[in-house]
Amino acid sequence: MKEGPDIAQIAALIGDPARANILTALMSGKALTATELAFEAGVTAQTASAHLAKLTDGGLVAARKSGRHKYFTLVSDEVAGVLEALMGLAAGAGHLRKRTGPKDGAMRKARICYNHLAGDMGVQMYRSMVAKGLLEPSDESLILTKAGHAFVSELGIDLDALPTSKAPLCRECLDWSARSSHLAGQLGRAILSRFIALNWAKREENSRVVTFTPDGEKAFLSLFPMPERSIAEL
Amino acid sequence: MKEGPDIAQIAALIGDPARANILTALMSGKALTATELAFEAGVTAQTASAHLAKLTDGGLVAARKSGRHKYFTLVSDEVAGVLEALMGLAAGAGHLRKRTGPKDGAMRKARICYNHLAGDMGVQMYRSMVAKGLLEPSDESLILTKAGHAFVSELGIDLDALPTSKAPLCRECLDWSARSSHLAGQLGRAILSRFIALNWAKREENSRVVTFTPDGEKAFLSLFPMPERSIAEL
DNA sequence: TTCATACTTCGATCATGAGCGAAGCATGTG
DNA sequence: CACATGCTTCGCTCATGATCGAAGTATGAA
Repeated sequence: MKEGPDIAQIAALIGDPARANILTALMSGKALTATELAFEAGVTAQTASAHLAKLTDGGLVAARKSGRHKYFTLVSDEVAGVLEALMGLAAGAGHLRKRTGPKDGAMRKARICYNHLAGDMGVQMYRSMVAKGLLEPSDESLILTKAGHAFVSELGIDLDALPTSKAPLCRECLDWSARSSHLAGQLGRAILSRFIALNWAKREENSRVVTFTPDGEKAFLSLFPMPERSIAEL
Repeated sequence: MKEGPDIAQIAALIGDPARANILTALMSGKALTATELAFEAGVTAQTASAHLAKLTDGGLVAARKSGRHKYFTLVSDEVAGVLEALMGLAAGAGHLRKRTGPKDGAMRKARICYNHLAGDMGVQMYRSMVAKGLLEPSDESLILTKAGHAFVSELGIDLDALPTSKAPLCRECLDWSARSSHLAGQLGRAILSRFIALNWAKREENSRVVTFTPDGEKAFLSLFPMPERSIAEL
């Protein structure tokens, strides 16, 4: 009855407070140095170094040297997805209240999940795109439809300019505050970048909160309207 | 920069091998006794007792006394969802190969995720229902449409007979082998039960594998055809 | 070149928690 | 009632791993 992958090892990596803080800091999507992460974790540089080695060996974190600096990032948005799922469970288990969300309403509304938009607005965007036939499920992954191609081109995203990477273009990511999927993958990243380039939204300095301007939010709601409710609500 | 829920505590609970084995065993959806779980975990009854107390206190597992027996289940399918996500990451990080799945093809194809169908067939069912307008996203959750109501009634599921529970009727659950959503919630459970009642599928004795009969699989594929690919595949 | 900074490695400490033997409590059966 | 079984609690052991001081290596700047 020992079926499937071994989850204890991965969970144990996340289960140390210092390492959890490191991973949470990397959810911002920024590449952070070992010294910065030591500060985030609240431990010395030597302790952080050991932790980072474990996270790297464990396949959760990637490292890149740049002169004397070493930058760390999460390996993939799948890691971010797992952290999101754990956050949802931790938030729920901690309070045992129904539909418990984060204390910070801004985090719930719109925040960075690694490199794409999460929160209620992230979920709304995903659902709107599915409802409008811009995204479509297939047997392998989410597919950007022809209409979707036109849509993102009109938004100002050049799909041919995206890096050739093994990361999928579109991907679901389960949102912990909204308990439903938001859009991850290269397209999710590109869209958030576009919002920021258009000055519709900006990132907060030391937070994962994404703040939309009133005009930006209006434009967002116009582009990604809430899908209509069906008549058969229970 | 200590935003969001504390994930270390939850992850540490999962990060012990004995407790991970317990949780994995409970993914079968069966209610198992403390003695059975001790066996699954490979520890003595006293050790299992301590572990189960931690899982119960931590909000991951629920206990119910029945005479001298005590039965344990996962608290919710959200817990199952987190375990699924961790399994996906563990499978990937363990091998660092692209699109790594489980070793057992049967688990990948169709298996129990707590109480509903998971694997490729679970994902196909979900997507088919969305594509056919039986399930529809709303701002709160997945909604079963009017057409969906008719569909499940015709399948033989009496929605009025489902337990009045705070668990949602429909819910997404991210599938670790297919890396996309399958249907959880009360409806997901009811549908799998219906498949089994119709003898389309059966559960394996000491495994989470769900085996469809040839006729059952044919009927399944007829009811839940694979959504068509859009022309704009990349 | 010297000095400062970023990061890693080593060695030692010690808090933590998993584990089990022993014992006790609760329930069921004959 | 006696005995068996399921489960919990207590006390102790000891392996593990996080932590930091010390020291070393690598890189950058003056």
